[in-house]
Amino acid sequence: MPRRSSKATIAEVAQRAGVSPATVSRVFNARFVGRSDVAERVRTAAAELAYTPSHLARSLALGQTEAVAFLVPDLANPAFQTILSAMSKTAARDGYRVLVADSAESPDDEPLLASQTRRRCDAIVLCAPRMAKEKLLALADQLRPLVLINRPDPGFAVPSLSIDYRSGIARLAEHLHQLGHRRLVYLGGPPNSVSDHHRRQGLTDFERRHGDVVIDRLAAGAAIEDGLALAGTVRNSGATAALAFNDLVAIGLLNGLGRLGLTVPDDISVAGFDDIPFASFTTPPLTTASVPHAELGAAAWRRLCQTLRGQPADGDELFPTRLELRASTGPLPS
Amino acid sequence: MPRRSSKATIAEVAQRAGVSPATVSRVFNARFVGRSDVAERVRTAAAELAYTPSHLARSLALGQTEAVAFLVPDLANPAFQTILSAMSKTAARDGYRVLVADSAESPDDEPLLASQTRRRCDAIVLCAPRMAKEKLLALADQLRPLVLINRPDPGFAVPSLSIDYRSGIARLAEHLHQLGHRRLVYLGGPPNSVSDHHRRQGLTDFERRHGDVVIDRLAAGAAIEDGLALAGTVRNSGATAALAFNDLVAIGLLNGLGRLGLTVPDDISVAGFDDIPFASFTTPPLTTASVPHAELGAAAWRRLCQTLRGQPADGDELFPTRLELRASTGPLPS
DNA sequence: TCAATTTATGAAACCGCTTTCTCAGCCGGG
DNA sequence: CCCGGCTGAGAAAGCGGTTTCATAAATTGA
Repeated sequence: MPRRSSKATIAEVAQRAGVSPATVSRVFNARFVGRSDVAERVRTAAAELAYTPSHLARSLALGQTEAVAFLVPDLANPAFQTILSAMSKTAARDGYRVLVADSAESPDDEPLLASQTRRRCDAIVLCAPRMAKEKLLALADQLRPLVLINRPDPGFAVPSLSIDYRSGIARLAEHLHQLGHRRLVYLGGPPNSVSDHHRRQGLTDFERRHGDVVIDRLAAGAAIEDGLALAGTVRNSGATAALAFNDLVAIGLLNGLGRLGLTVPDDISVAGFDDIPFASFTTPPLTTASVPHAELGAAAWRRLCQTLRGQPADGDELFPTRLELRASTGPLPS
Repeated sequence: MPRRSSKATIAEVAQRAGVSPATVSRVFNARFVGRSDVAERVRTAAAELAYTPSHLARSLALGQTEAVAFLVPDLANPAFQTILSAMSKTAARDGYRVLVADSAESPDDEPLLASQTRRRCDAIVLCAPRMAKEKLLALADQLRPLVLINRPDPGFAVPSLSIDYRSGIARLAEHLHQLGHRRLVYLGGPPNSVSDHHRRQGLTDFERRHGDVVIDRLAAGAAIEDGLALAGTVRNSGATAALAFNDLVAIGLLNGLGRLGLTVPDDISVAGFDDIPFASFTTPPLTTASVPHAELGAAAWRRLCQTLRGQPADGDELFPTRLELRASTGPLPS
């Protein structure tokens, strides 16, 4: 009887079955072509020893771990959770697992965190909206295979998946404009956020089309508290409608305004961005630009998978958003 | 010039520095005690070759991967997200990464998914509220080191971390009782859920203390839709207050009741469970039992870490909940 | 000054699996 | 009947590190 405590190795199975380790390996990897009684003997021996191949050793020999990493700035954000969830499920179908890393919104730690995490797996999906471009460029090579989220930039020879924030927010603004709003306020995202920059570009596009509109830009952030904190400022801004960086900020704002005694949308309209699962359950339900996060997660895995298999990877992809008109936006207060 | 494409190995660094691989290994692991110029030569050579030790090879030699797994029934649930987030951050501080696996609420797939995932890392945290006890028992041994969440059961010689759902829901019921409610309805969780069972026990405890109370038990589920779907049933039940399996169900119910024209808490009180981040931002803000998910996540890592280091692991832990009284519960309608 | 230690470094085994290469043994054909 | 071509299975060389053990050099003490 072999030592009970430790796991059985391929050599032990081989010995017990009276064959070589090579044969055991072949049986377990469906590369075995010999007599079927030999295969049966191997399987029996393996079962008796409760043998499980060491994934680690296998990975080393094969040169691949069957795991990929996903680095996000904040795992607490439902948007990233949806991406993660979809990516994890899709990858699991191909036998891959995903390793998560949360940079806790601190761009300075991201390079180290990313490269450390990347070393343990075959590829990485990087969502680093605030990392400086030059740092990202320097990193890109050592991280490859790599897929970037929301960093559409021809400077990197890296497939990227991005949300069309620019036109999405412009369409939200158009919607407000049609409702009669002329004074808007934008609650911006975290400093240096690339995706915030895209939204601001969208707002500028919108302004160019409508000379009669004024948009106030505020610095908020990405969390509920950021929206909550700015409720007073928004009220005093004179704007009749607010566009938030994302749904979290919008939800915070919605609550803050409520606490100030304002009614949405009668006193002021509020729109978010992302369409997180809760957006339809706020009071009033939140008008927002719906982002296909699950599709994004699945697409991220597809890209990685192509690269890992040596297939030519699809190019950059820009995901459109869908306007989700709900009750938090309404006609201009009379 | 060595082949550019592939990564440098320890042997190449050794050759370039004119030392043996053993020395390079020692330098990189701070076990080096020799002349400092030798160490410097090694570091220079490594830098020139952009050498990064293969985590895989290191893991194989060391017998540990510095990764742990986390298996959840549904990654889309904010409660699990918070646990994951906390666990991931805590583990990262010790250089560990976490591997996620989502069983998509299908208990049948869990054993396979768990053991496959477990093989790739050093330990696993299992949250499988619906897996049959005998299956779990059979699994436990091959999964060890293992920490169970919400499966406090002396049958397993496995550390477990659990939420005190039983007394938590009883206290919520007490709260409603004090407000004058005598007819309650409970929107139960998924079938065979252990944590649902605990909640039901808590309700029974409560009933025993108060002969004047009637509690209707409904089968709901764990998601927003489940609460939403039952709004009509709840209204027709004649109950003046509803206790939901969790906040998601409560939020769904809140919305469903609103659509039916009922006002919470004037017409009916609603309480949730978990205190997910959104619970304080619903309308009205949700009364709930606050669960320390982040602490739970951190504690899970601590347990694993102790076991991995061979220290005696702390025993089972039962996390108390904190009553979070908000505006969704109010006095009995007059 | 020389033996006894201590110290810095390298050779080699090992972690557990995959895979190439090699070689018996068996087949049929001439 | 003998030989070349197949075939099934094993030996061994990796994968890229770590670590034990041995050894040559340096240090110490008498």
